[in-house]
Amino acid sequence: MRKPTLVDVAREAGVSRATASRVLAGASTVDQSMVLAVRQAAARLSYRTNVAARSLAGGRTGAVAIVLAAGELDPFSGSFVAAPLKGATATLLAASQQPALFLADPSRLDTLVAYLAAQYVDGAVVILQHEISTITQALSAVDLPIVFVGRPMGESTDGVPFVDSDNYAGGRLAAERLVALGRTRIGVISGPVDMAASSDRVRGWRDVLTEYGLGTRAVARGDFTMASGSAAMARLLSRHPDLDAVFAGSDLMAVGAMRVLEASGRIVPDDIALVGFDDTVVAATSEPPLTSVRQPLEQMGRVAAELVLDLVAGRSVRPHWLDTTLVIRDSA
Amino acid sequence: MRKPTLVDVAREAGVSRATASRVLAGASTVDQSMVLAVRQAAARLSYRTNVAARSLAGGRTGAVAIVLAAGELDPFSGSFVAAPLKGATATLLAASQQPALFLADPSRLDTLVAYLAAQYVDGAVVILQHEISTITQALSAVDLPIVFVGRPMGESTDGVPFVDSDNYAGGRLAAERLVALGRTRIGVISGPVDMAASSDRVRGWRDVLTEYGLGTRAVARGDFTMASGSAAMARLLSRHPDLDAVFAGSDLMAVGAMRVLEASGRIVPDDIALVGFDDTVVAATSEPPLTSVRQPLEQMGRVAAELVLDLVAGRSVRPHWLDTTLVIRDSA
DNA sequence: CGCAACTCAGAGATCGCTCTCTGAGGATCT
DNA sequence: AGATCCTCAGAGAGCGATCTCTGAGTTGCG
Repeated sequence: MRKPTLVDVAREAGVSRATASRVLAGASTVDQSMVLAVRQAAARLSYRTNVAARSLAGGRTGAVAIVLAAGELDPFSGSFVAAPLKGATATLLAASQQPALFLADPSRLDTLVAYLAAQYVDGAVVILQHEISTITQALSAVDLPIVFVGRPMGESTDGVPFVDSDNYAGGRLAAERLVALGRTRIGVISGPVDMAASSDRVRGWRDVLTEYGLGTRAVARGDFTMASGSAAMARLLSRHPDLDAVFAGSDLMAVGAMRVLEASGRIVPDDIALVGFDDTVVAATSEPPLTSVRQPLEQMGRVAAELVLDLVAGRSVRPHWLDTTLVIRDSA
Repeated sequence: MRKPTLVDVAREAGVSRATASRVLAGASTVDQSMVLAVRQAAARLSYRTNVAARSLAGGRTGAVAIVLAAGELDPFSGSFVAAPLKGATATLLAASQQPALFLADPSRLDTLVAYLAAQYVDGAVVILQHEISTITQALSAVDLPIVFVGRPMGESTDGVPFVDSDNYAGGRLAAERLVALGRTRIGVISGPVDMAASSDRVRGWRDVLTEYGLGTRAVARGDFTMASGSAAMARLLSRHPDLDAVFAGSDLMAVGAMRVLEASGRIVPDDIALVGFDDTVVAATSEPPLTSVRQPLEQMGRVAAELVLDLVAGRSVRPHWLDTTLVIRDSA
C-alpha cells in the first residue's frame, strides 16, 4: 500500500493541506478542533511526514550532525567524547531535531565536507578530543552553522563559536587548593603545548602562584597519558626534589605521577599533594583517590547543541565558557 | 549568493536539465562531450546536488543508517562494535552511500523507529553486541531494508537477513583442536543461553566430543565477562577436578578461568589446555597467550553493508555465515 | 534507396511538503 | 451601526531534482 501523504491526512481530517501542514509542524494559529481532527487522522493513517519533501520546501532538514573524529580504533574512547555526545543528543531530541552522528576520518575529510555541504543537516556540533587543525580548517570552508566542543586553536578560528570549560579558572582552582593547604613549592605537569585547554590550565596555575609570590619554575611537559605523567614527575623530582605539591593537567598524568612518587618513597598527600584534571573515573578509583578539577562534559554537549539551534534559527551566538569545579578527595 | 542548482549547471554547460541530471547521476547513455561539459560546469560553479530534492524525486536518499545500541559506547565493547562499524562504513562509502550512524537508546525506541520511518535513509545495518529483543522487535515493524550483524533470536526473526560468523563451526574448531592435542576430559564455559552465538558455540563443541565418544557433561555457564569465567571455572573444577581441557565461549571468560587455574596450581597448557573465542586483544596479551577462535568482525560489517545495498536495489538476499578461524598460541 | 530499429537529448509532469497571499468571518472601536 | 482590525483556513506557487515520454538524427538491413 502506498505511504499516506499529507493530502491523505488532510482529506481524512476534512481540512486543507495547508492546515494539516500547520498542525503537524506545530503551529499555534490553528483552531483547537482542527488540530485534534488532523492529529487523529494522522494517527489513524499512521502518517509520517516525508523529511525530503519538508526539507525541500522548507529549506530545513530537521537534523543536526554531531561530528566526532574517528582517529582512534575505538571511536568512542572514553567519556571525553561520550559525555558531550550524550548531552548534545539529549538536547537535540528535546528540540525535535534528529541527531546524525558522523565519524570524521581525518584522512578523508572530503567525505565530511561533502556530507555537510550536501544539506543533509542544518548544522553541526563538532567534538574533537584532540586538536585536529586539518578538520577545523576544512570546516571553515563549509557554509553551515557549526559549534565546536572545545576551543579550536589556529589562525582562522577567530569568531568560530565554541563551548569549552574554563580551563584557566580550573588551573586557578587547583593552584588555590594547593596554596590553601599551605604548600609553597608547587610544580605542574602540563599537557601538550599546542592545545588551548592545556596551556590555559597552566596559565591559571602560574597566575595564582605569582599572586602569592611563589615560584613557577617547576614545569614539566606531558601529553595527557599516564606514561608521560610518570616521566614528567621523574624529571620534576630530579630538578626540584623539595616539591610539596603538584598539579597535573590530566587525571591520567596524575596517576602516572603518583606511581613515581610512591616509588620514590613519598607519601601522597602528606609529603606531596596532588591535584588532577578532568575528574574521570580513574580519579575516583586511584589509590589514594585523586582530588581533581571537574569539567562539565555533558553540559558542554548540551550547550553546544543549543548554540547550533540558535545559529540555525538565525540568532547570533558568542563562545561559552563553562565553570569547572574542584572535587576534593584524598590526594590534596 | 544563492546555491547553484541543476538548472544553473545545465545553462552553464549549454544542455538541458535532464542531461545534466543524467551526467551527475552517472548514467552511461550520454555523449562524452556533454558529459565533460556538464562535469566542468558543475566544478566551475562548485555545484552540490541537493539531496532532499533528489530524494523526493528519485525515492532514494543515498544514505544508509548504521544502528548501534547506545549502551555499547562502553569501552569494553571495543572492537565488537568498532570493527563491524569500520567495515560497514568503508563499504558504504565505496558505493557512494552516506553512512549515518544512529545510537539507539533501548529505552527510547520510538526515536529509532521514527528516524527509520521518516525516510532519512534507504536502509540500515544494525549492530548489536548483545541480544536486545526489544530492538529487533521494534525494527520488524519498520518497512525498510535492514540487515543485522549477529543473528537475532526470537519468534519473529525468521527470514530476517543477517550476517554472523559461523559460531557452530567455531565451536567445532576449538573442540577439534583440543581433541587433536590428545585431551579427553574437555569442559566448556558457555555464554548466556539466550544468545544464539553462545549456544551455537557450545553445540559445535558438543557435537565434536560426541563424534569422538567423549563425555559432554562438564558444562558451566558464564555471561562473557571475566568474573563469570572465573566463577564458572571454579564450579567446573569442583565438579570435575580431572579436566584436561576447557573451551571458553569468550576470551574474557578464558582469562578469568586462567586466573582460577593458576590459583589452583595447574599449569596451562600442560595440565589443562584452554581455548577462547573472539581473538580479541586480551587473547594476545594474556599470560600464557591464548589460543582463540577468531571472528571476522570487520568483514561482517562489510558483508552486511553489501546485503543492505542489495536489498535497496531490489535484489533478495540470504543470511550469510562467515568462517571463523583458529588462532593458535600457547594455551592450547 | 526505403523502412525499421535504435540512440540519446529535451520537454514536462511529478515527488510531498511549506509558505505567502488572499479573503471570509468575527471582534473591536468610534 | 459602520468601518477597521484581527484571526485563521484555503488556494496556489514553488523548492530542486528525477523520470517517462517524445521525437530528431543515425544506423542497419533487405
